[in-house]
Amino acid sequence: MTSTIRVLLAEDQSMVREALAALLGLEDDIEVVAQVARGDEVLGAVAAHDVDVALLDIEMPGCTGIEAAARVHRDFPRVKLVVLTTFGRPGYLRSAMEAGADAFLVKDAPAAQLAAAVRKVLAGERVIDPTLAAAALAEGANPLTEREREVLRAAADGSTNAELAKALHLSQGTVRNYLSTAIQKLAVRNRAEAVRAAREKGWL
Amino acid sequence: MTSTIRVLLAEDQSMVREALAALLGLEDDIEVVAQVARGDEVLGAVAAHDVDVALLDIEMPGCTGIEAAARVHRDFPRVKLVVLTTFGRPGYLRSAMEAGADAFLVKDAPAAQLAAAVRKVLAGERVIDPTLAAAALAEGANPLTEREREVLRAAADGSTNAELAKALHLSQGTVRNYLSTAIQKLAVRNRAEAVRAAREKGWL
DNA sequence: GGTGGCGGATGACAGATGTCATACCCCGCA
DNA sequence: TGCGGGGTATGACATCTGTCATCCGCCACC
Repeated sequence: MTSTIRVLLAEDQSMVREALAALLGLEDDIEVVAQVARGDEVLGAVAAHDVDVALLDIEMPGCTGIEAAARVHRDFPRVKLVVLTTFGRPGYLRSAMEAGADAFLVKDAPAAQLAAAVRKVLAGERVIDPTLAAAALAEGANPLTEREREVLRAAADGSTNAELAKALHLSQGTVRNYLSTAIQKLAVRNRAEAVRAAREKGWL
Repeated sequence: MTSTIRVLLAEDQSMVREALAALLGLEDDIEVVAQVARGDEVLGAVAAHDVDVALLDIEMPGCTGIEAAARVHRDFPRVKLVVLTTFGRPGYLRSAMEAGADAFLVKDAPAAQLAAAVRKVLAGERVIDPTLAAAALAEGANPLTEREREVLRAAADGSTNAELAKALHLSQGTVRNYLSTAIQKLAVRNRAEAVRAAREKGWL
């Protein structure tokens, strides 16, 4: 290699972020040149630090790592994108790929895969857990419409129909209709199970 | 110091666990002598490795870090216990302290606090985030009875009253009574909010 | 120019959920 | 000995939820 790989690390939990930085710091050919704790700080940091690879956690304040990936992909198409997540949800994998990610890693994979993935994406390879890829393909696309997702998201904290109607500027009946169709599409029996099911698939 | 501090690391996500190990490995006076990924492997590892400090994540398969802490405290009272968690829930802090923990850290604290906490507990100090401690004291004790908690836990996935009754060997009416009292104690308006509220406080 | 999907709405109905009063048993504590 | 709290149960009642049929407007696609 001619020079070190310049990595940006985006992860909201400082302890985990700095620990990952320590881990990557052990590699001779990798240098963590920037760290951010929020999704909406990713683009600026990429612009400021001549980054080769951006390592993005999905669950972050500001915006998700997937949204951040999409923005980086749009503005800096040469930057390679590694998406890292706690939850191996097939829907996440799908959205990450659509956002232009080059690698998708779950945090309970062995640590060695992290540096390996960084090197592979830089070499033009894609890195995806085959099991997860199979699951993402098997499960098919998200059947929920945008409105159904909105209502489900809003219902996730236990709000009543009246509150949902007010918050979303809909009639109570319409709220119930959306929830009802979502419940049917997800093949569950009530809104709580629907929220759970949609979350698990990464469809929320 | 006469010798290095021998640390056990318990955390289920390999990547995070090994990253934390790398982080601690940078300290001259600290040595990670064992790593486990499950709560129920903690006690055995402590027995096998002459551990000075056990660093325990709360959310783990097998058993929680808090339960593991209680067991270690019972069988190896000289081992210092640092509880590490993603969620700064006051109820968690309370239970961790009751289980005999010497330190309570949240993962979004700066990484430097980790090694610092390890050294402090070994020196006999206790390490607790003052904000969290205040919150834990302000909130008071868990008002839910054991049965109410059981029912709430079981209701968390969206099960219906009939299913809860069957699963817990109760009548449907009793299930509804427990949920009703829980809802009142938590000052919320339905089971979903009750689950959410109890979770947030660390009471579930 | 018709068809179908999505967003939005209404009304009716059945079933689930939340509340309340009441009752019984058991246990610990005064 | 009595009282209170927890665990369990029942029945009645009001409200909330989920389903279904039906309707309207808009837009895309054949």
